Amino acid sequence: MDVGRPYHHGNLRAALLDAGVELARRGGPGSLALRDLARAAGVSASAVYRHFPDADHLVAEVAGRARRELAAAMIAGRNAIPPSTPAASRARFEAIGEAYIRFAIREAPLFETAFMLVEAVPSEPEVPSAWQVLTDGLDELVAAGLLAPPRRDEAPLVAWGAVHGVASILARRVLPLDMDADEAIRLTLAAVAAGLGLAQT
Amino acid sequence: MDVGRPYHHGNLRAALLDAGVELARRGGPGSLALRDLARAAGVSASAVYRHFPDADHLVAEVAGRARRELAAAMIAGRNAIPPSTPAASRARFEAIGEAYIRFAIREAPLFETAFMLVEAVPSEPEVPSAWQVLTDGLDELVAAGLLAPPRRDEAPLVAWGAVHGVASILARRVLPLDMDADEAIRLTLAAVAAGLGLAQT
DNA sequence: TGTACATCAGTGAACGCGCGTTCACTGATGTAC
DNA sequence: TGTACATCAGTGAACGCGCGTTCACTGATGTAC
Repeated sequence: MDVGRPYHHGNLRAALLDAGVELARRGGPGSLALRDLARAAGVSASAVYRHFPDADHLVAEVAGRARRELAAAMIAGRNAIPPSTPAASRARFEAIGEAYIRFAIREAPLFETAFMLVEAVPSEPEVPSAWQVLTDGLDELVAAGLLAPPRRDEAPLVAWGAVHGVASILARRVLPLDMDADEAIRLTLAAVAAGLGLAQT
Repeated sequence: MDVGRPYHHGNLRAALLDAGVELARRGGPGSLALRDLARAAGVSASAVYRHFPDADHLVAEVAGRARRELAAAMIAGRNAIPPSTPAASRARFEAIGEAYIRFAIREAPLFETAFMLVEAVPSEPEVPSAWQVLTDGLDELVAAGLLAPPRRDEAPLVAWGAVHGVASILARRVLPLDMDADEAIRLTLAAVAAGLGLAQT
């Protein structure tokens, strides 16, 4: 029977971050004004300062959430394929890259937010972390005998670079070429495999 | 003997764009406020409207200049190697990618500006164009017999993606790994060559 | 179990600031005769 | 060659706006006794 919101929110910090992610999902980094986040959470602007030292820290935390959402999508893609044979390991690795690119296309503004430049460092730990998912995937390739151990060190740059570049290009729609997402993903993953010198399965 | 600036600037449009590029070179997309550009050009804010319909068009033009500066760097890198043998063609192609990545590192804020999202479309033609330099390079590889013609269509996405991704990662300093630029460039270009299936020279 | 009070998490008005844009204007330039 | 005048490219004050941040405050909660 309570009329209107209670005076105390209860979990304003989490509500602000949730609101921030939803705003970023629609409008990208430019839509993360402190006053708008407060409004979206149904709270006055000054209430934000009970939970964050300033606007920059709030935004940094939202960007961190965007990165974790990306990482979660990568994990979901990979986990759809159970690990078993070397071929499965390779498929799992490719599912990670595919999820990365699909996330960038599907959630372009949120993807931009994930990599926006911001001064403050988020206080929440980056778990799950996209980097961790990538390196786990590479380790699994080594364990499966598909990636030569001497190439393990250079592999993250090559794989992340190729996938991130194509993801950025497709998310921003700057490719002066007609190519659908499926085709772009297929080509990118094949190039990564060749670039890493993955053994055939 | 003229005391102070003359009332009429003479070439304010060009001066505004030059000032914009210099501001972007130091501060990136966030430093392109109309009032700051006008100030840097030594002119009142309202004078801008004699040459651009609004701030967005001015910024779009500056971003276009940033892209042309990137393209010019790519051309300079390529032209340092005269075309002759197939090996030279491959070296010229790799010089394009190397220049792209080095530009991103050396001029990180300007690189961000080149790919910033902006509503307005620049009116000046994009010459030279980074895309044109890339496709010319690929055509040269085909002519030299190093790139199989059936792979020519997919090649731009693969090459640009890999190079752009690594360039972005290094420019934003988000790689959680110690790797110097030379090494990163070497690995990236080798991966592109493998990804495109370039013939050995 | 009830009351007093400290603590905490909000409110809402106000601040100064820089933004893009407009407007009436003015100084300089170029052209007609 | 000189003068009148239209045109052009600036000025500078003013506009409304939304921003982040501060401050004195107030309502709700929890704890001590």
